[in-house]
Amino acid sequence: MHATSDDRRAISRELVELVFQVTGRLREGFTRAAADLELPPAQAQALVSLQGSARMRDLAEILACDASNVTGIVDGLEQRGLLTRQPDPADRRVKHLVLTEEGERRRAALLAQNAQAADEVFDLPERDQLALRDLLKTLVPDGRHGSCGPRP
Amino acid sequence: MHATSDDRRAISRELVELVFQVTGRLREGFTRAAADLELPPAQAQALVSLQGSARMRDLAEILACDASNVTGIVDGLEQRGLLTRQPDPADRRVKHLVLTEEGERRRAALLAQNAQAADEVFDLPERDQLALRDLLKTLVPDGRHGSCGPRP
DNA sequence: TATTGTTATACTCTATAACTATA
DNA sequence: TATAGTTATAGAGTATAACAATA
Repeated sequence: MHATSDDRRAISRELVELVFQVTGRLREGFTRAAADLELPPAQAQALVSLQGSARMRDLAEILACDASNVTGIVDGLEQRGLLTRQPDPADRRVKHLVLTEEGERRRAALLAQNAQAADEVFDLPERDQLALRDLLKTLVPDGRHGSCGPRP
Repeated sequence: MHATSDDRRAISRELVELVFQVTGRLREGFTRAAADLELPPAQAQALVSLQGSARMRDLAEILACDASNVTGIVDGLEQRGLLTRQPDPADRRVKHLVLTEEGERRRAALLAQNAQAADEVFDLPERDQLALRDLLKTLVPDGRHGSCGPRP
């Protein structure tokens, strides 16, 4: 007995379903963590994406959205006192985004809560975790790692 | 040598990343398929969710959104000639959503293109597909199957 | 001329509340 | 009173185009 291509197609439908279920749980976790900190999802996403000093342009790249959106998102974070816009001494067009202490705290809280949700979702014996990781790795083109965080 | 809980946490971060990469590819496929048919994502999602005759209320349930949104989405599909609102003879409050021939064609095209994207993403030896499915199944609470399609 | 960030504007998606017509 | 669908409205999120300041 061997698998027909119909069988394989049926399995791949099932895999789509399962993978969306898992992502849905992770996304729920992120959205809840953001809501707990009273942050709109887009601001929360920007916050976890920021580290050290990034330019507006960099953030737009990271968030994979148009630069015009970043203005509003950063406005929100600035109004909440979570970051400041700092001028670049060498190029007066650019602004550097620097997290405040409170911004760093909220960022750490978001990451921690997100990590906890992930631990709950991927609560498997280590052998299975590793097997799952290796299988997923074969699906993802190399070098694309780290380009995309949890999108609410 | 045994795994510390730090190791396990590191693996679960990696799993989050991988699973979002995979979902991202699937979602891209869906969005592209919708765009090819000149449908906004929500309308495309509604279209693939419709089969036979569903009431507005049912569609809201399936899409997991408020009933008030469904009006607009269905308006769009009706204006494009992809479905009609049919009265219910027994209860004059309810309307049944019935796909037109063109609606069925577009729906089939969407499903086919979506399926092809899935086949490309999950292009593995069958043994690995089955292993992946079984691992993912252990992560997803039973009975939640089929509740959620590809969300753009 | 090209680039950084901003503003103005518009479209989509989603939610709440008030409304209608039925039941 | 309760339900099915609609309308009005509002708030995120995202996109394009035009703009000012700077390179």
